[in-house]
Formats: sequence, structure tokens, C-alpha cells
Amino acid sequence: MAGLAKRNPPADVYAAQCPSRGVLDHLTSRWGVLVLVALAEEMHRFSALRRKIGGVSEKMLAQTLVTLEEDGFVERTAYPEVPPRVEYRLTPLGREVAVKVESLVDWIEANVPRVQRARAAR
Amino acid sequence: MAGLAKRNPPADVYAAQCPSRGVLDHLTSRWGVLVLVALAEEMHRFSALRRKIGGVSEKMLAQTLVTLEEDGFVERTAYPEVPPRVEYRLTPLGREVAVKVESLVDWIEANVPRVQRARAAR
DNA sequence: TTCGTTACTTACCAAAAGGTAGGTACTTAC
DNA sequence: GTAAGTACCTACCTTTTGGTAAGTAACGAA
Repeated sequence: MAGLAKRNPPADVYAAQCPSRGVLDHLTSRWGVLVLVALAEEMHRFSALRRKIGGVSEKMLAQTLVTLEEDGFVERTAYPEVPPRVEYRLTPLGREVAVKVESLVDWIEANVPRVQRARAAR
Repeated sequence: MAGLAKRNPPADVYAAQCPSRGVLDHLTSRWGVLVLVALAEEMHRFSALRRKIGGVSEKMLAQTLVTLEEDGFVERTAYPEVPPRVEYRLTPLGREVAVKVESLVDWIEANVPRVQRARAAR
């Protein structure tokens, strides 16, 4: 039958086993957010990301990049050179979410003082 | 001196010890995101949140609510009754971020199939 | 009379996250 | 000749996270 598509139930983040939960976890992971906004700015090599994102270990950065690549948000291009050169950039899908993530991050950076005042007020 | 305000350096999420990192962590925590979007819909009692957010334990929900309250995103109102009744709602600050968080969550819910296709394609 | 409901808190334990260090292979700089 | 840079991977160990269960106080329902 032409046009037959598997229809799965609509996503619902409140449901513990909804696949959207996994995507949410990857995107909002400690380093996932920062990788996304860094790559939204421009292409980065592995070591450039590592230097840019303060506090990431190589292990965590590599792991984060793998899961973001698996989910189709990040594209990895390796050049068969020595020393190795690998470029990371966002896919079209990645660019779409990055917009949302960036706007959250921008809000946070702009409003840290208000949060600090709230903390101090108690 | 009137009008003297402590000027701290602009927030930078890339810097490991920038306070924005802490705020980011709280907001993008596993349960923080879900609490925020739930409270963006309407006021919830503790047990209502617990039932709505699939998979949260009481301990984690309580902990998440405390940190969101400390940061000034959530307001807690307890009524001295037995059995106890406590209402949680967003503060004005909370409503602002919730907009950003909701738009991320909405995007995810709408695009899970694309992510799944990306995963399948490898 | 005993159970369930409410909103937690605390203690204890298991699981997961994440840091550190070392190895690789080859090139360029010193 | 030695050290550094590159992009990782793996093993080991510590830290953090999170789940489970029990306790609380008072009331309404069965």
C-alpha cells in the first residue's frame, strides 16, 4: 500500500517511556547544551570545543558528541590526516533545536542577577 | 553613594565557574524541565505534580522544587491544614524561562520521529 | 479500628556519571 | 632527540545521583 506510514502515538514528555524523554535528556545534558550553542556559532574541531567549553573532559566531550551525532543533531567529518583533523557542525535538524536552546541560554545569561537576588532574598 | 551597583562581569556559560552554569544546571535538570512546563500550564499541588510527571520519586520532586524555589522560579504556598496542602506555581521570573523551556519541549515532542529516523539511518 | 491521603524528611544502598591517567600514530617545532 | 599537538579509547576509581522504604500527624472513609 502506498503511503502507509507507521503511526505511533503522539509524543508526551510526561510519560516515562516516551522516546521524547530520551531526546530531552540528550539535549539538556550537562554538556549537550553547551556543545549545541558552540556549534550553532560555527564549525569547531574537537580540540577547539574542548578549549571553548570550560570544564569538559575529553571523555565527556567525546561521549556527548557521539550521542548528539546518533540523534542526528551533529555531523562529524574526519579527514584522514596525521595529526587527525575532525570537524563538527550542526545538521539542519541540529540547527533547528539549537535555536531553542540558544534562546534559553541567552535568557539565563541575561537574568543571572535576578536569580542571584532571589537567592539572596531568603 | 546613591545608585552604586555592584557590577559583576557579564555571564558566560562557557566559563566553568560562571554562576550561569548553576542556573543552567537547575533549569535543565532531569525533572526541572518537566516541573517547569507542568507549572506553566497551571498551579499544581505536590501530589498532582507527582502523578503528572511519570517516573519522578517523591524525593526527587521535592528536591527539584526546593532548588527551583531557591532560584526564584517557583513559589510555594503551604496551608496549615491536615492533611497538608501545598500549592506550587511559577513566579513572574519562572514564567519567563518557562516560555523558553516550553518551546524547546514542544519542538522535541513534534520532532521525535525525525530523530528516530536519524538513529535508524546508521 | 485500621487504611488511605497529604507532603514531606531521613537513612541506606545501588547505579550511573564522570574524572584521571595512559596509550596510539605520526608530524612539526625546538 | 625530545616535546607537543591531534582525536580519540580504555580501564580504574571516586563522586554524585537517585531509588526504596520507613516515619510523621491528623482526618475521613470503610
